[in-house]
Amino acid sequence: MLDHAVIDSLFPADLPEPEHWERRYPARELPEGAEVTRFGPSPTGFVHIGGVYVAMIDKDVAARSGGSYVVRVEDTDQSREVGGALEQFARAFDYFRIQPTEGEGPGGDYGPYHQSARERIYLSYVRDLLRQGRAYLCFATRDELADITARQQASKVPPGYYGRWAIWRDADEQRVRAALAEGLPHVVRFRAPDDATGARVRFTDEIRGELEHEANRNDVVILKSSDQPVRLPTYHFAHAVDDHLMRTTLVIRGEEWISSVPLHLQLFAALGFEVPRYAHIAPLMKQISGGKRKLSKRKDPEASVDFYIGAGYPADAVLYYLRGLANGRLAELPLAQALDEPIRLAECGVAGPLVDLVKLEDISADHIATLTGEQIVAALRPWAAAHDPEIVTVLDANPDLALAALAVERVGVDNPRKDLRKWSDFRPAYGFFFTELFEPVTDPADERFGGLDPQLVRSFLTDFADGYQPLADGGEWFDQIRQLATKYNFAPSPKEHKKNPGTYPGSIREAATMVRVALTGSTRSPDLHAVATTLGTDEVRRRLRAV
RNA sequence: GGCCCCGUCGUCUAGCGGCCUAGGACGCCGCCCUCUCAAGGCGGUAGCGCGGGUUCAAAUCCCGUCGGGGCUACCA
Repeated sequence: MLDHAVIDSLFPADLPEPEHWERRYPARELPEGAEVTRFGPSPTGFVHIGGVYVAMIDKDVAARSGGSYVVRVEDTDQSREVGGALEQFARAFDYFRIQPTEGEGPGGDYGPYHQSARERIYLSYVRDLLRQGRAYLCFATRDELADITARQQASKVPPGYYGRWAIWRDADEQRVRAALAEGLPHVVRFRAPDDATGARVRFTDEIRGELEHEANRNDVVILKSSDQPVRLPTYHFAHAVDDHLMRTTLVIRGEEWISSVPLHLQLFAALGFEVPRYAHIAPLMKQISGGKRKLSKRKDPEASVDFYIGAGYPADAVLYYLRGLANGRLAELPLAQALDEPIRLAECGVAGPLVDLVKLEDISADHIATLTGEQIVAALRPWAAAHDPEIVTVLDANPDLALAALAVERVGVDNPRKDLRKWSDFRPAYGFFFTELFEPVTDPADERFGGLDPQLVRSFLTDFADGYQPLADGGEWFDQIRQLATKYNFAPSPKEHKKNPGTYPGSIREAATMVRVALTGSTRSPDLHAVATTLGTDEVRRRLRAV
């Protein structure tokens, strides 16, 4: 074992002992059953919807138990860091209401809350492990490591740094001193317990119950290379130290970490820490031809929270969908109630669910249908400010029109229209109500008129404009179209038209479509009478005559 | 390759040995309503991955197998 003096010379002289940190971060005084959870985003790219998924569960569990939801930025991989990631986190946290109750922003007694600022803490514990001989210096180069892996593969032996492959595990002191004297870069490796080989470990997962796994026998790296300006730990070591010192009670994280639990258990034991409870969440998946796979940051746009924010899915709808995916019981409940009910880990699914955008849109449409016009505008406006500024201008210039447009077939009816699934649907669905957004149809030969004779189209619409009366009764209003349709020899019903196809230019349906296209620019729209009433007589005539 | 997790309609799921001829929701299809599109109403389509056990009885328990996912980094 390396001499303590040599070990100590590797660390700052004023580096505190672990006891210092133990006193600095004392056990929390929390009510019985309170959970301290934590979410550890790493600023290596955009926020993954899976991150929001886990964070939402973290926050829910902590909040309901009267505990704390900590956000700790896991920035131990400086090389992969991406600029602006933290800002994007903040945006995503705000949008989905998963702001930390403890962390960089709100503060807390267990900070700093980003790992790159915790170097001295990690170092204290690494030195301690080194002194105890539970960790050691490793000078193996990348090439040597690659060579070891290659030989292991060739001889079909499990890959890893262990046993006789662990070339620095039992290196004698002279060799280590010499390497140090030479200034060779090194890492610190954890010395896996000798009795680990062949052993099995059992542990309890809050979601899956009893799990059993092969014990870890690899001497994993816990402190990264000495040639880096800041000596940072690997995820595993940071997890042990941070979750202990932050007094985390429940580690909720993705399923991909299950395989690492045996290692983590060894680390906690070596450091003399009490282990937290674990809950491993099944990953969000994506349907692909022939199966499914984990949602990929690189390949799937819907993996990024910006996809949902950009399209303008209401946060409540997304949250409701996500909660239902995590805990099926909540999917059966009405939205407001589901958002209010606790997520129960024991009820969480163990198989990774597929993210189904169609289902999300259905939920979202149902949700928006329950909103009042004022609520819609209030949510639409901030979305538009960031993603479609022209909408804001239009909304502000025509506040009453906006409300009137949104009231069409939504207010005073049994079943409101569900044509808004996300805020970006507003422009295509309601844009025509506003002259600023409406592009008048001027060509009577426009294909939207369904191939009717252009002469007839123009004449019909002009006639209609001339005699147009803004009648209040829907039936009487529509009779205007009916009468004109009769005059132009349109069949009184689609059925009749079908019976004698050659004798009519079309049926009442085609006649109405002309008016619809002229007024809305589309062959599909809300109730024509309501649209016309909202638009006002002058505007109706103007649009009819534009053709 | 090794180890681990998982496997009920297309999707999310209910189901914890007999209440299952497998229930619900979304989707899809059809019909109704109808001036379009929605919405709504009604009806329909579709599933226990496979093979062995155990048992009077299995979607449910056991074994195997296949399939999907993950880990096996100085990424998290």
